[in-house]
Amino acid sequence: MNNTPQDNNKKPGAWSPSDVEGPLYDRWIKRGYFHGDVKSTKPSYTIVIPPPNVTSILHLGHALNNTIQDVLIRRHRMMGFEAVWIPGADHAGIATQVVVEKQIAKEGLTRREMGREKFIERTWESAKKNKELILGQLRAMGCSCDWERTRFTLDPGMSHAVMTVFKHLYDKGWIYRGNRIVNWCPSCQTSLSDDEVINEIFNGNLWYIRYKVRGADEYLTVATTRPETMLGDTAVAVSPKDPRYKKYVGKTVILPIVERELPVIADDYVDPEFGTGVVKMTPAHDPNDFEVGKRHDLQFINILNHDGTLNANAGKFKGMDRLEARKLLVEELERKGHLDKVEKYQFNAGTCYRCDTVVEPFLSEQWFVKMDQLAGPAIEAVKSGTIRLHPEYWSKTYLHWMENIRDWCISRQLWWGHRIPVWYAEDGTMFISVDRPKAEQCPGYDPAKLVQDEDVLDTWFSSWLWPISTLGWPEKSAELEKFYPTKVLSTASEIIFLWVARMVMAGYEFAGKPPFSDVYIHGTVRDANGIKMSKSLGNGIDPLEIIEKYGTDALRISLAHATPDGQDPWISRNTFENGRNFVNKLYQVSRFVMMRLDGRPPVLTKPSQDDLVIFDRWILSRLQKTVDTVNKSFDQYRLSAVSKAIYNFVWNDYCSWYIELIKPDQPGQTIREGSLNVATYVLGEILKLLHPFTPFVTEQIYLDLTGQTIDGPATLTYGPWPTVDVEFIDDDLEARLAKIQDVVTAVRSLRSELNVPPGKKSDLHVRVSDATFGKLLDDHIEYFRSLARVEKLYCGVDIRKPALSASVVISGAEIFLPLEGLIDLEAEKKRLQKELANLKDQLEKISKKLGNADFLANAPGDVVDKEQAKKEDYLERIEKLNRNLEQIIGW
RNA sequence: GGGCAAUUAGCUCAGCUGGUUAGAGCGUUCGGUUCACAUCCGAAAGGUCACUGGUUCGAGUCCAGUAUUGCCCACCA
Repeated sequence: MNNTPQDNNKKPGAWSPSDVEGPLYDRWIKRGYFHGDVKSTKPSYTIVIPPPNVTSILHLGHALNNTIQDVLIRRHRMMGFEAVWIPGADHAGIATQVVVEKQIAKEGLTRREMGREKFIERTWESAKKNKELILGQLRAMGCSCDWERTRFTLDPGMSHAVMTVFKHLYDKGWIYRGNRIVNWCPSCQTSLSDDEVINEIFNGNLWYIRYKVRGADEYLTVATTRPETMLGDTAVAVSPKDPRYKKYVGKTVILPIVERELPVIADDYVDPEFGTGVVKMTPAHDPNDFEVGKRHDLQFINILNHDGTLNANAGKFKGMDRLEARKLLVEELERKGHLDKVEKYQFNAGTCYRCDTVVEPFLSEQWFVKMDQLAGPAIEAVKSGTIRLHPEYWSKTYLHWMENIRDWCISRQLWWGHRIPVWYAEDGTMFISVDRPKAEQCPGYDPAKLVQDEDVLDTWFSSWLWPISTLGWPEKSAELEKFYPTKVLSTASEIIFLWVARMVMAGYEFAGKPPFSDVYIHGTVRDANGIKMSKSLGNGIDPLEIIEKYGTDALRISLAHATPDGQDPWISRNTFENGRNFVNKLYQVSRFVMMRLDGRPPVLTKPSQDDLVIFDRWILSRLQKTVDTVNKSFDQYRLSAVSKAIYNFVWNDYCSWYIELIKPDQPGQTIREGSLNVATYVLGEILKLLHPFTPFVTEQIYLDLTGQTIDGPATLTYGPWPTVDVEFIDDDLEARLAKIQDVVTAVRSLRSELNVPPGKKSDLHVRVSDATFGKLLDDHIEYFRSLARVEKLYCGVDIRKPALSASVVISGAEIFLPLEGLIDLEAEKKRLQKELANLKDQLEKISKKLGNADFLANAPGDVVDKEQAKKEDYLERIEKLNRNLEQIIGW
């Protein structure tokens, strides 16, 4: 397809994106438009992309997020900023490892059979492949990323930053190793941080088990949701305030089946009101019991293997899966009479955020980061407004988490990720070092014999450095100097804790500055039924499918349009029709303008105030207001308000009214030159306003309009971004034009209701209550003649109602259409009566209001005046309606 | 158990600091071969703004409570 202007005269047809997008994007890249110059004197505007996981390709949620970022970046590039959008991808530790393990499982392999080195090699292959696919998708979405700055979280530079941070925090005493209860995923076989565990509600049982008191014929009954953990019990606990059990404290009970003797202890942790008031203590498999265990110096018996099967401590249950063991254990308890009762019970349990397996509390040696001091500046930043979240209410969520922050378990028993930079000598001596320690760093030890920690770091331990590490930290790079802090971070709410909050802490701690000033939180994409789109449910939509079918611009503007600020958008395939239609509309109107220009060079500069008719002034005034709304909404990060303002301006004000008004009545007539210039100028401004949302179609139109080819220098990339010109704002004029619109609309409505054939023109009689209104109509009839299908216009204050005419009353005028033979009298009567009833309703309401002394006394004067004027208008219209109605009845 | 959000037309949503005859898009109905566009044009129908109180001259808009839905946080076995 060819979009040159010469072609537009003859060629019908819609906007066809697929032929144009690729070449345009290549051109942008070739010309280096998206590359940020570190030496630029322009102020910088930086966004770092939330690096997508290399587990799979991008979905609609990414498309939304990346559209938002690209819109912000492109707009600021147009505004004269050195705008840099840093792209990249995340190695996504667990997630990627899980995916690859599944892949090799299909080949009948496990990662352990494969070996660490081979497995990592395999994972790299997969990661690289997906990374390229992802970056390709970003290009297809038109993202104006600075590709020369593409980063991956496992790049050497990124890794160096991670190691540096580990050492920094260790030296500060904020990283420590501890033997604690952590969340263990038996499927991924690794520890998880608290934030990687999703709480879910389960329907299960509460088993009541009787523990015999030693040396007495009495039992203490405990309740548990996880009976198999009794194999690790080392005490039972009661409340010290509970009179029922006071006498047992200090005695022992016999653990059924295992026959272990357990002390009865008293601890405030126990709530006497709940269950039986007796709690079994499993210090190695429950965080609370762990604390109690430490207080009472209990034994810690670990009964689980890494894969969730029971270990030797479980005796005859050894080797069984925990759930299988549970079943057998309960059967045996019942058989032997230890089971008191079973109740249905709803309980919470944590599940792994990557594989959904129920996690087990598991006692193990892990690395932790102390968070409380890191949190300090991050709390202050949001409280003081240094960092602002949009919508603002997310601040509460952020602060609540931050103020109750817990230490962060950062070690993972995985292979895919940054290996922990700790080396051990044979005697257990530890060396923490960014790289493998050299001889001088481990005096007395042979560096070659040092063994590195087997574990890797939490994937978020590299992500939290993203805004600084992508810019070269820990080096004092020119990039860091120029582009840090970044401006805005755009993301969904799911990762406020996992990522956003931690980036803020890292920014302050390692770079001494907040990583960004604004956080834009958008909703989660849901399908037409409100179900979150996900790969596993198969209700996702592939952005590339939409791009192919509707075009990239349609994808982007539709997403922007459909996404309520802060709320979850519900999106289905036909959501995108809206955007496709709009893009086509823009394309069509530009074709019209170019056709009328007929090869003349377009005037894209601001029109002078001379030689403008009322409609020209009107569209210019409307443009200013649109620009104002757009800029203000952008400042408030209300992107859907932005897209709606532009959409309405383009479709309604510009296409439906302005272009139609200036269109000549007869074929072959030319458009008044002043108006054509205004139309062209406004089109140019529209292209700029839309360019961030729909970069392809706008750029193509701009090339066509300016008569340039794709090899030419013309581009919208650098704006300039439209600003408000108050000189053109004219409320009074807009009000006058609204009156013409009222007349046109009233006539159209009347004709439609009376089923007047659209082709049939009619005379128009307008009795105005004010001569200036009449003059306004008289002066501009040539502009709206075809819109209202007017043959001859008769208007004035003393116009008589033609016989056999239909009438409609609007503010300040009565409109008559002489339509002999076309009017159904009964229908017309009904119509007028309905309108009359409606007006009388309004009148009654407003009369009541104006009759209220309190209203008159308290309401501001202008409000009262306005209401008064309204009342008079109603009265006048009612009177006219009555007259017209009487006349009809008189027929 | 706490917190946050939402509740406006059949559907998805606007409605900012209280004063419009409560709006848009989609869908529906009616009518259109207007020389940019049927991916279009014109018109219409459709809402006791979840409920109950309160503040106010005036509430979709502010306050309190209730209900429903969704999300987040939390160690009750």
